[in-house]
Amino acid sequence: MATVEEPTRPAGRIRDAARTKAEILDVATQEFARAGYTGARVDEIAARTRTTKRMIYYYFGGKEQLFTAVLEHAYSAIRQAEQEVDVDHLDPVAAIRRLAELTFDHHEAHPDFIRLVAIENIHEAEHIAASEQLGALNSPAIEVIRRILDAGRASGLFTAEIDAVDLHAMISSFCFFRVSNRHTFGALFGRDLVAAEQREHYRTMLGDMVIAYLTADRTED
Amino acid sequence: MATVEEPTRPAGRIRDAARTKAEILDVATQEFARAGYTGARVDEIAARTRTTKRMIYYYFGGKEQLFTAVLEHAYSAIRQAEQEVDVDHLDPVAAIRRLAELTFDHHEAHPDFIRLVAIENIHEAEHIAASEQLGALNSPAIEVIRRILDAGRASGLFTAEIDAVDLHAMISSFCFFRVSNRHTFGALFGRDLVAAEQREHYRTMLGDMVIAYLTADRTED
DNA sequence: CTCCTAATGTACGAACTGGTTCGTTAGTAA
DNA sequence: TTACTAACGAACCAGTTCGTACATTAGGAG
Repeated sequence: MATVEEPTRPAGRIRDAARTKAEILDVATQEFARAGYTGARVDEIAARTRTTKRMIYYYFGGKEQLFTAVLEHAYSAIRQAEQEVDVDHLDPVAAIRRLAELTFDHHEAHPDFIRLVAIENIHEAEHIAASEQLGALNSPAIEVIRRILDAGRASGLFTAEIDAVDLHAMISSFCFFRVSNRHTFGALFGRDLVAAEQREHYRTMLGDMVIAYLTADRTED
Repeated sequence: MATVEEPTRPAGRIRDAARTKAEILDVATQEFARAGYTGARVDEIAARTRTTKRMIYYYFGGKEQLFTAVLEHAYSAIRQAEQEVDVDHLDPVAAIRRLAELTFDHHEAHPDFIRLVAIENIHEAEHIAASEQLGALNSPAIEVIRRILDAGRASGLFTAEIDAVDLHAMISSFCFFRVSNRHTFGALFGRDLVAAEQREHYRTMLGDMVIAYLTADRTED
């Protein structure tokens, strides 16, 4: 979602296939996130580009494939961020809290990505299903969680029997909801879940919640 | 979302204003949930109705107001369900768990409602803002949570300082995400969050999570 | 320098879409 | 019975939307 920067050669800016393609993808990301798949207009995307609608069809084939490319690009960005997560030097409790915070921060920093995912769910993930790229590779975050979970259970700190994918769902759901549903939640309950002054409050709350669940005293069960 | 049943007088089924209006609302709910606001077609709604497009404009004014009416109707249904919640006879821990389960069940039982809310968030809750009906009355669930929370803290069982609206957000986020993001989550992680055989697992997990958070040992802080 | 192709731009059209115009009829009050 | 209005339907319209046919040119290979 970062805006594509100026080409290296400012004068000879015609005939730069890579650049044209990247610019279309960038503008399309904004437009799809803004208006949804059906609401997005191919003409509008073209107009906000330095090139024409013809190029969208030349490079991507059509609206459908363009949206798939947008999703592939957006997901590859989050995967890259996840791969740079380094929590191996922390104890399990601190590591989980750190991971939850990173997830929290990433959702807050990329509302457009959240919107794209929400939109793709409205369309029942049909574009992800159509993408060869997205079906294959799964999230690095899962592997990280798995390692922390193993360490936490080995040391006896974690009592919960949750697996990595479910814990990821638990963490993501709160982070995702806070961003995706801020408008209806705000309108109905009068509370802005993404207000800057509430940020630390919710960030802490998420960590507390996850740690409480993982370390809860289960002797009484 | 329930399909409108046949009129009381099967023969004289012409000229029934209430029935026509209800049928439009019912079909519109399905169509908006299926395709999103922009994706929904007024012609399609009309075609699946026993009346014509003219009547949609006659009764509702336009596509925008029709969607607002759909939201009003959908929200009024969930409010009604919330009002029938009776947990006053339970101890705080059991009451919170029961409430979480009811929220869980309601989300699972009404995927169309979840989709409508997700769609309305894409449109930044502009239709809720435009509705006089929806802005005013707030959720009965909040009051119920507030009472349980007070009782739990009075008895010393609950140590968390969370308020009712935030606890509602915590519970809703998990329930909402599980339904709203099942498609992308399933496609990316190979796990169906709404699979029938996993239902009890997630229902229990939610309750455990909330109770663990509320009753966590905080002496070490 | 010439030629060839990837890259690009212009203009257009067929189908669709929200909304409206005009006219008709069922039911009811007097 | 009559007259009046709420309820209804068919056809239409103006603006839009995705996609394409056709024409053009930059820039590297030879």
